[in-house]
Amino acid sequence: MNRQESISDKKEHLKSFIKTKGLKSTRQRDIIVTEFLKTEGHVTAEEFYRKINRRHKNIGFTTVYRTLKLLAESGLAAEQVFADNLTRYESLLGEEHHDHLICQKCGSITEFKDNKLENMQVKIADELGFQILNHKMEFYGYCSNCRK
Amino acid sequence: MNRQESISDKKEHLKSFIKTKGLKSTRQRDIIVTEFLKTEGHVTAEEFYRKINRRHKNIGFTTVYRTLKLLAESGLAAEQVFADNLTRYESLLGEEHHDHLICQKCGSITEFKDNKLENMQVKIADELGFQILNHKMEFYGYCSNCRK
DNA sequence: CATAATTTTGAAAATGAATTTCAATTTCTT
DNA sequence: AAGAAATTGAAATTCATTTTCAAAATTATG
Repeated sequence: MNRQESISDKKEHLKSFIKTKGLKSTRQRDIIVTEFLKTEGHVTAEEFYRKINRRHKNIGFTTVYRTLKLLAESGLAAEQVFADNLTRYESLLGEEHHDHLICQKCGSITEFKDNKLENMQVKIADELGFQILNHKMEFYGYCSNCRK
Repeated sequence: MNRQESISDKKEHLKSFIKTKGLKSTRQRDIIVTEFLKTEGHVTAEEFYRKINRRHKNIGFTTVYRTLKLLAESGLAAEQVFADNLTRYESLLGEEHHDHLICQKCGSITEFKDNKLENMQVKIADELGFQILNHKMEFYGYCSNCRK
């Protein structure tokens, strides 16, 4: 399955989500969703609106904002808040859960995943009688470029 | 060293911090700091202001807010933001770093610490060339009471 | 001790991201 | 094609947080 197919899969996913919820599919939503699924990294609603707005002057911030929320609800995007307290959205193009390394110098956000670590987390929580539904793990510091 | 001594130690710590910074010590700050160091758990500025305000009608929200910031700056309190996006303060009465379990039913916040986990985190970051200055780990789910 | 210099206080205003409102428009259904 | 229902987007609102500013308190200095 190549990346292109994956994107159309996701669009199908959203279409059925929209239908189930009794929502309507619109020109704006199509554009925003298509753009978003092609976007790498983590964007704020504001940032993403500016990107959309370059080519589509008639799509407003509110619609971008609402569509990102919709994507998050449908499971196609992850909504995340890091130390700067801004809400960011990340496309979940078939990606699994992962955690983040946030560089405090250049602001870059890198992803990582470690199964041993994840297993350990579940085990620890279990010992404490806590049932984990989801978790958040972020490392703040200097990335390999900036620590030099 | 009993708890009472520990508190006065902390107050000394803050006094010298205040002096170094060229700040002044005031009646309000004294009251707020004393109350805070006796407080268990994680409070928002608003919550803590309401608590202070019960006995001290003449201490304003802004002063409580600013004093909590001061405590955080001086290292006597930890400033934390969980999933509800409110800023909370936690007294660091000689406590080491720890992470949090947040119950999504009752809202309770429990602390835990696991050295193996911490070591593993450093190791993983190291392998990625990332230098960790601090990290954040939160588990969201159901606490032992609420999972029943 | 007094007075000058500086900081603090606290009510009110400002900020800013997130969210909601509402009239006009678009989409879907029949 | 027309009615019902959802969407759009500019503007307004919300709400926690932060700043402002004049009056008061504290500390340093003569």
